[in-house]
Amino acid sequence: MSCEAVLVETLRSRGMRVTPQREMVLAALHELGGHSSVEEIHQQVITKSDAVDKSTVYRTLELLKELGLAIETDMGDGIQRYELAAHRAHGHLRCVCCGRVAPLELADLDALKDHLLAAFGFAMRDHQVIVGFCQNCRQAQGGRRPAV
Amino acid sequence: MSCEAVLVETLRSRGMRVTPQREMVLAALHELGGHSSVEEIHQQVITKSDAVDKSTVYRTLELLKELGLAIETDMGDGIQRYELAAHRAHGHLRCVCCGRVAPLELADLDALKDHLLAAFGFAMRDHQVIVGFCQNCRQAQGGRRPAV
DNA sequence: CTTGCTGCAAAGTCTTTGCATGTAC
DNA sequence: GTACATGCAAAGACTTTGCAGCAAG
Repeated sequence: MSCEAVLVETLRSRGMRVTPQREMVLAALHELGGHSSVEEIHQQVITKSDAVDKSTVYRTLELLKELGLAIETDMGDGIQRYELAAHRAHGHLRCVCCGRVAPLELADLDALKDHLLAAFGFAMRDHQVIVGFCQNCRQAQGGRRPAV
Repeated sequence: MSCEAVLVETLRSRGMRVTPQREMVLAALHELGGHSSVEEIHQQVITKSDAVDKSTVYRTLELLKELGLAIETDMGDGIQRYELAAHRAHGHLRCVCCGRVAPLELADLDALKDHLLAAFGFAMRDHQVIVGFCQNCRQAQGGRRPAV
């Protein structure tokens, strides 16, 4: 079942309304691929219908989060980013130097996840963000490392 | 050498001034222990001198960060938190349910760190924040897991 | 005394909220 | 037709900036 169909069913089953704005926000998450900011999502939506307000995007993202269709992730730069729950099964590598975010296979996090659960009973989220310096930035700046 | 002495030397060597405000912000970081918000640091400072402005705290924290004396960490809740660089050698476990943050030994992160460096050339920060559900919240809410 | 730092106030950014209008059902 | 959702505008939270006076060196 497609995301759109899930959205329609979920909304209907709760007595909520299926509006073009809600469908467009969901579509924007699809088209943008992953971890998009509210600003980016809004820009994407208004390419289709320029009257959609940013507050509606905020409200819709909050709704999609509650319905379990979207996931909110803070990459550590203070900007909330959203992606489809269907994209959930991966982590992120964020470079504090260039800001780029690369996807990370869950398998790469499994050992840590198992360890934290066994040692502390702590259930790590799947879409964990790992922060550090990417290969490019490490090479470009040599020994210099900003204190972040 | 104490943190205060490092601050004084570092400032002097750069031709910057040693002011009571700067010393008080550093002292507040000491007293608060770890990962404190700007609000908490400001409150701590004004217990000693109530005329210190929050903008000065912001500017001073930015300065301490540049000097390498303090570390800024976003725990994923949108609020920047600061701690002394001397406290740096640990990670954090943050529970998205109750918001509590527990320290995490670096040893627990070593395997992942080595793996990311070997596999992707990615240098993970020492004070990585791991997000998930703590033992208490997992037990309290059973199977229910908010989509975060 | 000179220059950098501070307090104050104002502005900026991102997000949330109140309310009348519009629209899905 | 009846609620719920939207657009607009205003307010809120957090942070940054401009500037005149103050104070460290």
